[in-house]
Amino acid sequence: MIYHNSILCIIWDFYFMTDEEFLKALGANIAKVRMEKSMSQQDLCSKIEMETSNLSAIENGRQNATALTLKKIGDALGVEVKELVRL
Amino acid sequence: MIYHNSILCIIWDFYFMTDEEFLKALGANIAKVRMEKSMSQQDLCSKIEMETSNLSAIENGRQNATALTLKKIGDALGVEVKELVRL
DNA sequence: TCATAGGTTATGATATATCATAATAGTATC
DNA sequence: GATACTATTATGATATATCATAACCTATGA
Repeated sequence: MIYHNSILCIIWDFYFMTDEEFLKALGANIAKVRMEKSMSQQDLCSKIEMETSNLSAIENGRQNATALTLKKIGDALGVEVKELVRL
Repeated sequence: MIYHNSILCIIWDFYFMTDEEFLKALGANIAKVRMEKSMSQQDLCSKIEMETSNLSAIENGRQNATALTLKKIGDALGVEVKELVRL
């Protein structure tokens, strides 16, 4: 049996992350960008008046951040929101 | 007086959208992508079991969508979330 | 040992996103 | 005019994001 890349692409096009996978990936990416900027959760949270308990839950994929929360995180990290959702 | 592009860039780097501006821009972009796909609000909402009243509020910047809602909208439109937040 | 820093988890309170439904308005077509 | 399509707006109910605070854990270092 022969496998074609085009078939893999079609399969990929029909693959959607589950909600859980999405939130995990989003949180992991936020944590990654934060660490690249050498900031602690407290550093970030103090910049945008956000609770560390909140950020921790978001970075661990236990909480579903709002668009404005993502914007605030992006502002604090000096990146655009699209960098945070580049999963 | 001479204006330099570099100065404009610095000013831009320190410019943050207000929350209202951000939600307006996000909503307008979602509506733009949806129309590019020739989908009505109902088309989109029926795909992801979302209320049109909800989508209308998001597209008009009156509501602060969650990350999962943005993901669902992206799935329904066949684009990644980063396309929706490319403001 | 003790203290500190960084992160996680838990709790109750408050704000708000979403659901579900309905009413309204504009636009186009018959 | 009447009908259908699309979008907006309003309402009450429910789910949940965030706030505020506290306790806990781990690693590090004085």
